[in-house]
Amino acid sequence: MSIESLAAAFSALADPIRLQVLASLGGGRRCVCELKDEVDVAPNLLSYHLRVLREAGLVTAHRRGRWVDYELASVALEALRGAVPGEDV
Amino acid sequence: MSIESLAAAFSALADPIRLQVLASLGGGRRCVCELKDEVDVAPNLLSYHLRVLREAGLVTAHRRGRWVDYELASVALEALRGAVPGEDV
DNA sequence: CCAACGATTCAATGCTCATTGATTCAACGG
DNA sequence: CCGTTGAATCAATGAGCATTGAATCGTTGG
Repeated sequence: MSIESLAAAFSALADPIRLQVLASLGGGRRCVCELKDEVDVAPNLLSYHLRVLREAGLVTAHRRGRWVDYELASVALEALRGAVPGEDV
Repeated sequence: MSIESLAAAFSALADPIRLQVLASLGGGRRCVCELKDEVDVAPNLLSYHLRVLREAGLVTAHRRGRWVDYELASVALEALRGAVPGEDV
């Protein structure tokens, strides 16, 4: 993982709305309408932030009829946790 | 730690130059001039990024004569690692 | 004291990003 | 088929950030 893409991944975490979305998804798969109720933002703005998270690879989307469910991309998030800087071992 | 300050901390990680600085400091305390050699950016730009990291609480500065040494704020970085979103346990 | 050096600050510029309102798309139900 | 609902896209706006060049501050050595 390059330094640039790592910085891009952290910048996906660098927004309160996106952190709230991720925290909500920590409880399991949620459709956009459920997220909208929990996070309380305009639908189009929520779509924008979900798109940012999707393109950063931190969540995945699954259409289910009229609804679209999102869930955490746990592998990517684990990798990101391991990439937080720290003292060399 | 509020959602906003958490987002602010992640935004401090959301830059390639700052990640390089932190990686360099992972090897231990370094003065600005050493960082400048390792990261290869203009002195004033390096100062700017160090200031961002300082204000985010991710590094600390210590003057030593003409030089200023920086080192990682390990406690804050550990906390940040623990704050990366993930599945609820 | 002053010249040099390490580091920081300041002002200005360009660019990216979050937000908003309006529009469009996709899927289902009557 | 058409109206509705959930979701995404588009265009425009404003604010914040990274970068640059120039100036300034603090410390040391001659």
